[in-house]
Amino acid sequence: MHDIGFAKHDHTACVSSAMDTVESYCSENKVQLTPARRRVLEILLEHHKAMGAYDILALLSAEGLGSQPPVVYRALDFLTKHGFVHKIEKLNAYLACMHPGRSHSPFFLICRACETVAETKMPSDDLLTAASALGFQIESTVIEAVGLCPGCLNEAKA
Amino acid sequence: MHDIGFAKHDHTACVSSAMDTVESYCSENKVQLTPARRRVLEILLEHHKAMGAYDILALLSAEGLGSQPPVVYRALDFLTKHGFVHKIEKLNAYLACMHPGRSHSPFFLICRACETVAETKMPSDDLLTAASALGFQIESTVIEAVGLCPGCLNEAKA
DNA sequence: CCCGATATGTTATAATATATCAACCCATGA
DNA sequence: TCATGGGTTGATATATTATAACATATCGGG
Repeated sequence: MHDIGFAKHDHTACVSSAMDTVESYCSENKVQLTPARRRVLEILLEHHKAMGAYDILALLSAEGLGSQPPVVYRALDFLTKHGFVHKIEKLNAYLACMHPGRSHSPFFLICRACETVAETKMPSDDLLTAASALGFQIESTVIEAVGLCPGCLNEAKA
Repeated sequence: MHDIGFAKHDHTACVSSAMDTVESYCSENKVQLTPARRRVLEILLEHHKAMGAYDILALLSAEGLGSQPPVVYRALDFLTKHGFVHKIEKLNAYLACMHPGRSHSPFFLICRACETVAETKMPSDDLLTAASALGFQIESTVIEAVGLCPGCLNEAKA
């Protein structure tokens, strides 16, 4: 519901619904959502923005959940492997997925002014088609755009 | 001519033709292709693959063109700003552009087996359209795919 | 001649990420 | 029961990528 664009949404509901989805996935797939993993995901969902690994680590550390880089990188590895979190390559930052569970080719819109990152999806399979034409077999994609979000675009015009 | 895919090509000609294009661009636009900048571009063209900044720096350093990180990062900043070199975000590596001068939304195909990176172009303006629909104004894009190139795909099957 | 813009030299440090090895937990099955 | 093996954690160290900051140099135009 709230997966598209820069519109406001019910954030509390969005966090708990995402956590529910992830918990179901984990029990169904027999993988462990351990305290550190769970907390990293919660932090990303609550902040609802792209965060650096060390920003997350600082919060974990304040809560006594570990203070060394491997703690957060392991959690992020787990969460990205299962599609609960995406890495924004352009920012070296991490963002909770807005529709975990469903397989997708996410497309991220990164506002260079307010640093908001919106997740949407590739509107077509053009990349797959183009790659196939060259004999290349795609396993994963990184699709990101940098620019101005609607709000910052208005401010820029004003 | 040789800008698409994983096919072989006349590499000597490709290097000198790219250098010619870049030199013309620089004199026309009154920007300086200084020795370090020129050599970084040559290195990337000659190797014809994505290289880390510190790999390039090691070569520069061996040639007496500077041994500190800012040397190579400044050259790369210049070259990427003018579109002669692209950064491959997924690899934190740099690749000479195969058709400098023309504006384009490059699409990179990264083979996870042989590490070859091919540059092609976005087949459509779907991303622009999708972003516009959300009110987002794109200024630049990062479009990369990781997978298997035709050669490595054959080996994998065999 | 001096000024401002552009580029370089140099030192230091920031920011991001991984390797390695020991220890622990716990479900499974001999 | 208890050995075993997979998955996880703890902890130390280090690798990799990138930038800040400030001094110096070069060069064309006013």
